[in-house]
Amino acid sequence: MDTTQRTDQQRSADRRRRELLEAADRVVLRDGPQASMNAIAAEAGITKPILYRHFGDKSGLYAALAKRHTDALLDSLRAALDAPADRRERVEATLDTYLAAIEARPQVYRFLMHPTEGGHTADQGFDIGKHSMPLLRTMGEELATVIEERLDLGPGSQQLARVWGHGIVGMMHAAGDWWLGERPCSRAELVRSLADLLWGRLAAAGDKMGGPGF
Amino acid sequence: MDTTQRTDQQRSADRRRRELLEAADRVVLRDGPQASMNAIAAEAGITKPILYRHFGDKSGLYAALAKRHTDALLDSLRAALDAPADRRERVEATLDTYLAAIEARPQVYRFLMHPTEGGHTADQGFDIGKHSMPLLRTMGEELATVIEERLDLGPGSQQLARVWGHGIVGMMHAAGDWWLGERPCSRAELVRSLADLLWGRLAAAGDKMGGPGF
DNA sequence: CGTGCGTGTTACTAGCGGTAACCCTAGTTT
DNA sequence: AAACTAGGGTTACCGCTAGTAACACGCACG
Repeated sequence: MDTTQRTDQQRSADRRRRELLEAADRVVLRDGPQASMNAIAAEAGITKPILYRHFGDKSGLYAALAKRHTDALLDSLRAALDAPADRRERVEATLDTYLAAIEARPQVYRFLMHPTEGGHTADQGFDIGKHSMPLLRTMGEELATVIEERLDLGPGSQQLARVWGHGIVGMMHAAGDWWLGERPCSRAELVRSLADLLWGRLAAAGDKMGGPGF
Repeated sequence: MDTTQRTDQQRSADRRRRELLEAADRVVLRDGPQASMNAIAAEAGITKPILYRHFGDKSGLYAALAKRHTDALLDSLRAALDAPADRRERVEATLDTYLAAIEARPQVYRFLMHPTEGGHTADQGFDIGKHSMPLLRTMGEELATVIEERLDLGPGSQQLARVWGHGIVGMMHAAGDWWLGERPCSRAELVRSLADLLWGRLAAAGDKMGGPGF
């Protein structure tokens, strides 16, 4: 009953698991988020049931697969957030890091953001948004803690930081999604525009006509 | 060839169509976005093929069904955006309108936002984000035009307005999604926090320790 | 020798979106 | 009146998906 000892079988299983994840990665990179379990199993050179033995469930595979990219992206974002520069530069670097990531691997990004929601089984939870888009949630919480740690927001700072964390991440996400589809401008311009928005240019802008404006 | 004349058959077909949409509405309200064509047909008291005769396709039904709620929501948002008040109040009213809508009918909201992406057919387009989340896109464009019409943003105002439109809508969406799942505060607090974010409180906040801060 | 145990397969279930083929009734034409 | 046509409707199917039960091989250990 020595739980700490790693047997050969365990190590072999871990290696197998990694191989399967890499195969899944390739398929997702090729087919996008609709990658089927059949296709992944075929790419790995095996059949479905062993996939299910390793990951239990499609969402299990999804979770394991997502964790890799999510962790990598979060590390990059943390690095950008911790760079030795003033706040504006940090915000711009963070935005640029995220946008560069989704630009480099749109299929993976799409897989992480729109995980097809399971669907047919009886798990139709009414708990809205519970297991959807874990990456967005994670990034939101992460950003919230950074904001709360670093900024002096007065009373209610914790609530405020969380709202802002999720709000900013959502802004980044939606703008990135739209930008990736239409490519209306360069990445740098997008970053500047979003930073300007966060810097209150919306409130500071003048009205165009006589009325009070938007 | 009098195209304007509505025959009895046409009117009957339109009525039928409306009945089907109402049935679909009920099912979506009950089952969320996983509502199957079978379930909708059963609710309407008929079978699948006639559903397909009317809407061609699941995404056709989705589009028709979404248009109703989307139009209704967009009307509310436009009204909030056009209210006779200063800019801050309008922004808060718009945020509150959206949040009240998703709070009132989370299932419908979920259906509009996460339309299950089709999936199995060979339309696996690499055009990322093309047919996903039409409501978010529409709201983004709508807000962009309002911003561009009303605000004086100097050179490049059109690009800036579009980026902001999509960014703000995404912020609203993500924050709303998170809030709906966790309910960490009242709607009014959420609205105030988001408006504060848009008003540049992020840039204006002081650092907590010696460093340059976030 | 046999007895597990891990690894793999085949073959299946249940349900999905979508469709082809038929059926039946009402109205029109000859 | 008899025949023919036009829609609305159904049954029965296809191909696909996620997920699983049951069976088959290989290899260590008593």
